[in-house]
Amino acid sequence: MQESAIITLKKHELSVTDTRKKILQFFLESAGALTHADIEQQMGAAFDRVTIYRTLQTFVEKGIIHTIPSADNAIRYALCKDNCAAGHHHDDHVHFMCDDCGTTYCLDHVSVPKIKLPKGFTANQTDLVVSGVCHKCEA
Amino acid sequence: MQESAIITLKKHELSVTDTRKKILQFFLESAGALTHADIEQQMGAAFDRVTIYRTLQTFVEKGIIHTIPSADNAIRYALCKDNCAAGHHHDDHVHFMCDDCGTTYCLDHVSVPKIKLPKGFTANQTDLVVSGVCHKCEA
DNA sequence: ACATCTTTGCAACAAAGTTGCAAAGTTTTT
DNA sequence: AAAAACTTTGCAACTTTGTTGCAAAGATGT
Ligand SMILES: [Mn+2]
Ligand SMILES: [Mn+2]
Ligand SMILES: [Zn+2]
Ligand SMILES: [Zn+2]
Repeated sequence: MQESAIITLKKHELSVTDTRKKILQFFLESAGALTHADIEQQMGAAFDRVTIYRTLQTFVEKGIIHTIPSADNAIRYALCKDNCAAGHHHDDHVHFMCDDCGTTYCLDHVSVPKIKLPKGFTANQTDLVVSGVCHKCEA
Repeated sequence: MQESAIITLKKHELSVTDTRKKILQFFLESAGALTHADIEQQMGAAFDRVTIYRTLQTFVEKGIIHTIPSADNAIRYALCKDNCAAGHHHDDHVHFMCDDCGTTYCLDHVSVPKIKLPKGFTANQTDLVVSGVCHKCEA
């Protein structure tokens, strides 16, 4: 069933193409966040690498997915659950990366605390990523 | 004066080479964090790209610098001010990236709050990066 | 000054990301 | 339902970023 993917695409004013349906579907079926490489592997040679780059970029712009920063040069992407729209994300939840299995979770119910910054600094966005061991990997 | 760089290298049990002195010196003179590219540009053709990769890696391992995650595929590195040692970093401060001038600051006096995770999740490390406008760029 | 151990630069590669453009596909209009 | 208008895709060519092995150069301790 890919109805849901089609509806999401239309809601965000995107034309419905095979690539977009399949990639969005893959996000819907995945537990955690995905890297570009994850998608490239999963899709095999079905789509060109360039198309995947462009699709992810479009999805981020339209507010369908959001990025999760990392220190390993592999940006992760995850579905926005809030009502994010083009140019206006508000995914202010904590992210968790498991050191064991590598899964990156959106902890939708754990919100990012307000940070008191030094004088002169104004916050615009806050990213909070915790790493450790996830519920599936605990001994 | 590069005394300070030499002392730091020795303290961390690294042999004192020209590359290491110059790169460490560059960190000491910089206000904010640096990317690999920043260093490569600054140093011109003085050092091989590979050497810079290896030097940064060594510095991280030895606890001289720490990484700052980002969602733009450009890891930033900054000096550890705490007494970090080989394999044991404890830089639990907030980082700030200015959307305007691009500078990344270590807010050494703003510490990362403890996050309450869902059952089964165990935290190991927490990265908190705020972006917005810095004190130098405010209107 | 010598022997030993470490670091560097080079070359050759692999992986990741970008851009322009024509062909194929989607949407809107007639 | 066809045609026109517009958008997306794949390809090719390229740039940038990151990795590895190895011999030459450099650092350290005696
Ligand atoms: Mn998320
Ligand atoms: Mn820092
Ligand atoms: Zn896990
Ligand atoms: Zn600034």
